Amino acid sequence: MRHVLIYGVVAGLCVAILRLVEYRFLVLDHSLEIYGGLVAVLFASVGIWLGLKLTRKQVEVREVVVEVPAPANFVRDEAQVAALGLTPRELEILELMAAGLSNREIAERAFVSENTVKTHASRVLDKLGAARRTQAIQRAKELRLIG
Amino acid sequence: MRHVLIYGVVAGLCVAILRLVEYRFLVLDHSLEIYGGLVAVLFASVGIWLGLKLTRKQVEVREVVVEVPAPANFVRDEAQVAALGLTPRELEILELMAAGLSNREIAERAFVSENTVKTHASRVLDKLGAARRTQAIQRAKELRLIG
DNA sequence: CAGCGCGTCACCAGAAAGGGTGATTTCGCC
DNA sequence: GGCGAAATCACCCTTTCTGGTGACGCGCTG
Repeated sequence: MRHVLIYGVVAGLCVAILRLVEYRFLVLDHSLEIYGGLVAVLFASVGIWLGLKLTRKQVEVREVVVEVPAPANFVRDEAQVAALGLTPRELEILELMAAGLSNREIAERAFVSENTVKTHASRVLDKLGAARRTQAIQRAKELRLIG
Repeated sequence: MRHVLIYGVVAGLCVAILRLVEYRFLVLDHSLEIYGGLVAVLFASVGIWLGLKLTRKQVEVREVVVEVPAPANFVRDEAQVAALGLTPRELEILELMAAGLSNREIAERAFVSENTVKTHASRVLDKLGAARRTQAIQRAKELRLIG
């Protein structure tokens, strides 16, 4: 997936560079085309900046949601986490499960497919020795995996 | 699925490049401008996509530790219970749900049929405005209905 | 007594969750 | 460069859960 990004950027840059270099040997009345290239680069920059700007807003939204009247000072028992072999992603899904979200809702928040959530959830249940998600939540709180 | 995306993007870039190269040998000022615009849009799109893609995983929940007084011993908020119109039996089933039991298991402990448990559970979900068991548990703890 | 709240139980359809398997990609490590 | 862990996604099948409807008995109360 990252290759696509690289290819896209490289291809775009090559085109821009080629155009700029080639047109330097041509007459100046092609300056319009150069402007086109410049515009392209400019828009690419604006696009990236825009993308960053937009996602930063999402982060801000997440901060607002932080209103958990949960236990005061919760500290995760990392030893337990390691002992159970829970991965960061699995812990993340576990927390969302405990928040009462459905697999579909978790999928939306975690930016993955519902099937992926099922897979993670399944592993969590397995590692916690639970048969249902309610049981997993109960055990997770007992073991201080979540707050 | 992913291949389609990759092919689509690559193909699009190729076409764009070919077109640009082709029209380089023509002297169509206006079309050059058009393609310049297209390139601009393309790059803007790629930029946005790139920005979103790269920063996507930064959308993490920032846990701002809120100072909350001691959790102390649990005392049921009877006012809430009354306000929600929860019956004693429903509270009982709610606690067993929170313990991670299935309807069948709850039925055994409460000495009633599974269908009865379903009915109680259904009313609990309704009164708590929850769509799922896990959500009901979450809300019940928030509202101090259960410990 | 009639009505009401509560608890009990049943049936059914659809949604959600869980179990199992296999596959791909990415990353770090040797 | 191969290898394993982690993450991703898909498909199929079973179990559990949820929603809606209906019904019955019991005890309390107007």
